Amino acid sequence: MTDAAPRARRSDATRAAILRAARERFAADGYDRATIRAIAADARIDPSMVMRYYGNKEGLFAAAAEFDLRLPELAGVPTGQLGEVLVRHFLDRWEGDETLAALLRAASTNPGAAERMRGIFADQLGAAVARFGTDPATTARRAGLVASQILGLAFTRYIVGLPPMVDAEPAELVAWVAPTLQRYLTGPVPDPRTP
Amino acid sequence: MTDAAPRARRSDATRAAILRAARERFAADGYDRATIRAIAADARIDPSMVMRYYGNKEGLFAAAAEFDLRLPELAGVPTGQLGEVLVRHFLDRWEGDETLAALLRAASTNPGAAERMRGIFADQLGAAVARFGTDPATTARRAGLVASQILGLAFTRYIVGLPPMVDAEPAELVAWVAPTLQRYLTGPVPDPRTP
DNA sequence: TCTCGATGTCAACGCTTGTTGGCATACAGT
DNA sequence: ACTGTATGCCAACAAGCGTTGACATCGAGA
Repeated sequence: MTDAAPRARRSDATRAAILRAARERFAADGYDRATIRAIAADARIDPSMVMRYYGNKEGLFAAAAEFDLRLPELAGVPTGQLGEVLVRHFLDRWEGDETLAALLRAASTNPGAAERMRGIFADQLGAAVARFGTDPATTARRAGLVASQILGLAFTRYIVGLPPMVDAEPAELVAWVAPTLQRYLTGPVPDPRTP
Repeated sequence: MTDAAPRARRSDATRAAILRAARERFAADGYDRATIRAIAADARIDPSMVMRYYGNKEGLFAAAAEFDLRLPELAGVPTGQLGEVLVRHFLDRWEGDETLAALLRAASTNPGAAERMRGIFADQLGAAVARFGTDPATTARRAGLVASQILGLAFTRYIVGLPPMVDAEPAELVAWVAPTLQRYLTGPVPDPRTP
């Protein structure tokens, strides 16, 4: 099932340029507004090349939004620092790679992108949370809550650009948000009073 | 500067139908994918009517995304229950009115919508937080953090549809998230260690 | 050197979009 | 009853989109 031809192709540079431009455009404009023509112009090639190499716009997005959270091995982290390690990791990951911003923007309107986002945060984050060992019955919910705070942080800071969230130093955000994730991960399950 | 003609027009029903259809479409599809033609079809009128009454697509969105958070008066809430009251209020508000979903979807790709979202959460939420009385120097940041968790909750539950967040009962979410908002609002300012 | 596939360019297609102007009809004020 | 305005529909426009196919050019293997 793996690629049969790992041989280097002469067009690899072009493919990479397309992918880089695609990530930039998708991150800046979202799925619909990022046009193939604009991406091709950024990559200084003809729009038809995009079609040849990636089939269609969906295929291009799928290739551009391939993403690995690269979550650290949580099993090795002191239990009390889980929250801090996680926020810091996500902030770093987010600043350095616009793929996640592209995915986030696109997931709002494109069902396929939303599906992929669900996969990433359910599989990768869920697995990481499960591996460090909480009650299996609650891991999914705990991972979901962590995702909600992480994605909310990203959404307000990188997408909407809420001034107080944009201005904040990363260290400040870590200090504020780490205890939240810490409680979502290791805190006791609260009892939902239903008045 | 107010409307000079508060007299009821014969076309008010049409205007309302357009607005209702617009909110639905914008909420479901986002700004770009929600076409004027589709909105007009839902409202069972001609696309040109939309233009006549709202000028252009941006004007229509501006009218459809007019939104008041209707935040309760936080000054009257026991300090210890601020978080709980806020989460519950937002969940209610969100389920009952798709305007916020429309705004959230659109804010990801449309600069005008993002601007409006900034306004709503900076002005309305910021003012409410300020009015219940914390240190003025930190209110903006506290409001921003609250917005990050609230919007993250909405994004994962209503937009992306993360299974553990969609399945959760509202009471359960309140129980989990309330302490977070409580700390963002009334907790001490943490010191950002910068190693 | 010849050949053939890979790479790239060009022009065009069919379609959808927001937007516009003209024309019919219905209603309100006189 | 008449007139002017508000309301509504229809047809069309220009622009932009994703996508396609034909044609040039390059580069490696025989």
